[in-house]
Amino acid sequence: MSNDIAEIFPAFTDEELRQQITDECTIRRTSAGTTLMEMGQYVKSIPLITEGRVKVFREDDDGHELFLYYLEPGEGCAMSFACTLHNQTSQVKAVAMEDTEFISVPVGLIPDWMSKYKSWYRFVIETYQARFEELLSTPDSIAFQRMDERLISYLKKSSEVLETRVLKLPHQEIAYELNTSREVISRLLKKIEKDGFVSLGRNRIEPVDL
DNA sequence: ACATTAAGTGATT
DNA sequence: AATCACTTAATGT
Repeated sequence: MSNDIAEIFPAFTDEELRQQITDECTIRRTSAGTTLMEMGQYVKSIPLITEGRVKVFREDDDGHELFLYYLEPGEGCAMSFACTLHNQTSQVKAVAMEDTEFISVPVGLIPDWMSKYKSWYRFVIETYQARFEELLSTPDSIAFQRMDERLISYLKKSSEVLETRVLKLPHQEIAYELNTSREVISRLLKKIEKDGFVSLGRNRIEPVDL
C-alpha cells in the first residue's frame, strides 16, 4: 500500500506522512453516480483520489449546476481543504463519475500534517493554485465566449479527459454543465454537424474536426 | 407492441 | 438564448 501511495502521490516525500496515511486513513470505494458530498454538509474527511473521477460543482435551487472541476487520481479536493481550515460546511457538491477509489483522511489530522510535513503543505498549496487558475477560466468563458464556442471547447475537453473519440452522453447533460437548455445544445450540435465538426447519433457525439 | 427516453422543431418572449 | 409545446426517432422490456 505504501508503494501505491508513493506511486500515485509522488509529492508525499515524507516517509512519516506516508506511514500516517496507511495507518490513520481508510480506503473507500464508490460506484459511478454516487454523491460523495452535498452542499451544506460538514466535511469530516477529505478525499485523495487514487482511482476514477469525481465531478465537483455548485448547484442552485432549480437544479442548475455550475461545473467547477474534476478530481482525478493523484489529486485532492481544494474545497475540502478550505472547509477544514475554516471549519465550514461544503459549498460544493461532488459526484463520482466513474467507479472511484480514494483515501479518506479524517479532518482531525490535517492541522497536524500542515505543520509537520512540508510535502503535505506544498501539496495543499499546489492544489489550491491549480484550481484557482482553472476557476478563472470559467468567468472568462461566460463573459467572452458565445455559447457555440463554449460548446466546442467543452467537447474538446471532454474527449481529452475521457480519452475517447466517441462521447456517450445526452444533450441534456451538456446543457446542465453549460447552464443552458437542452434545445440550445441540440440546435448548436446540429449546426456544427453541418459544418463537419462532429458526427451525431442518439447518445453519441463523435468529434471529427474540432 | 408498448413504454420510456433522447433528440428535433416551431413559436413566443 | 430560454422556455414551451409538440413531434419524431431510438431503445429497452
